[in-house]
Amino acid sequence: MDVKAKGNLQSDQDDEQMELRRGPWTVEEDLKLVDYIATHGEGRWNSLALYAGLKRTGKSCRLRWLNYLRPDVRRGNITLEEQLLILELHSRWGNRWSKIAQHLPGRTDNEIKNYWRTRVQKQAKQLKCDVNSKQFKDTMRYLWMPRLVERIQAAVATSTATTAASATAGQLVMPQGFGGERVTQSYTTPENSSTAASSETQVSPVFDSNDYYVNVPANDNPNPDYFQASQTGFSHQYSSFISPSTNFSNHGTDFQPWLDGADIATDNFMNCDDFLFLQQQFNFNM
DNA sequence: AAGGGCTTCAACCGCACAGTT
DNA sequence: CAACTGTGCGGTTGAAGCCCT
Repeated sequence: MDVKAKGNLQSDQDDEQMELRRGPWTVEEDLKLVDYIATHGEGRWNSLALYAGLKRTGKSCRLRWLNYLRPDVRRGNITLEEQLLILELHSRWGNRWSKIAQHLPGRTDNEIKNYWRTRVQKQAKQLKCDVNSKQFKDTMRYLWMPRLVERIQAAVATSTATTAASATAGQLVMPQGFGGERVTQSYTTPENSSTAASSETQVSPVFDSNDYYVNVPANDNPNPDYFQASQTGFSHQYSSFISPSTNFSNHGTDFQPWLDGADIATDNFMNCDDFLFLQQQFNFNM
C-alpha cells in the first residue's frame, strides 16, 4: 500500500495492521459511520474508525462526516446570496475557507473552496489575469458583486410580489435600504455572528457599513465619493460600487447585464456580455 | 454511437498546531 | 521537555459525468 502520510504515525500503524480502504464511500460504510456517531458522538476519529468497524483512517471518517453525512450539510447550488457573501469574505480573508464556511451555515469549506476554484478562478483564467491581482479584485468588487446585489434585489422583488415576506425565527434580515426590501438570510457575517441567535437581527449580510471601507487603502479607492457614500447608509455602498469612476464607468446604459431577466441563474454570475465586456476592459488596460 | 476534452466535487495528502502522556 | 496523538486546514488529485464533435 502506498503510504504517503508521514506526519501521522497512528495512520502508519493502522496501515500496517489492516488493509485500509480508500476512494469513494459505500452506502454500508456511510451507515456504519452514521450509526456509530448517533450512538457515541463524534470525535476521537481514529478510535471511532476502529470501533465502528470501518477500514478507513480517522481523517477519512472525519472528512466524510463533516463534508457529507452531517445532517445539517446543505447540498445543491450555491445561491446568489451565498455567492455574494463568498466573494466578500474572500476579499477580506483570502483562502481561509473554513473561516468563510463558518458564515455560510451548512456549507463546508471544501464546497466553498471548490466553488472558488471552479467558478471564480476559471473566470480569472479566461480573462488571462491573476485571481489575486488588483484588477481582478476590482472586477469582483465593482462588477460581479453589484451584479449579484441587483440580481438578489430582482429576485426579492419578484418573490415579495407573490408572497408576503416573512422573517422567521433564526433568520437574519437585510436592513431597510437594501433595495427597500426585507431580505431574509440564513447566514451570518463576522459582524453579526455574535448576535445571530436573536430572532431578527438588523445587519448587513455582506458588508458592515464601516468595515468594508476600512479595509480599502485610501489610494486603492478609485472613487473620491466612495467613503462619503459609505457614511450615508447601506444602499449607498452598493450604488457607489456599482458606478465607480474607474475602468467600468463607460458602461453607460447599455451594459446592465444583471438586469437581463433571462440570465437570472443562480450558478452563473457572469454571462456572455459580461465576459466580452470584461475582456475589452482588460485588453484596454493592459 | 463513440471517444476525447472539460468540469465538478468527493476524497486524499502534507503540514501545522494544540493537547496529552 | 520531548514524543506522541488528534484535529483542522489549504492544496491537490482523480473519478465520474457532461458536452461537443
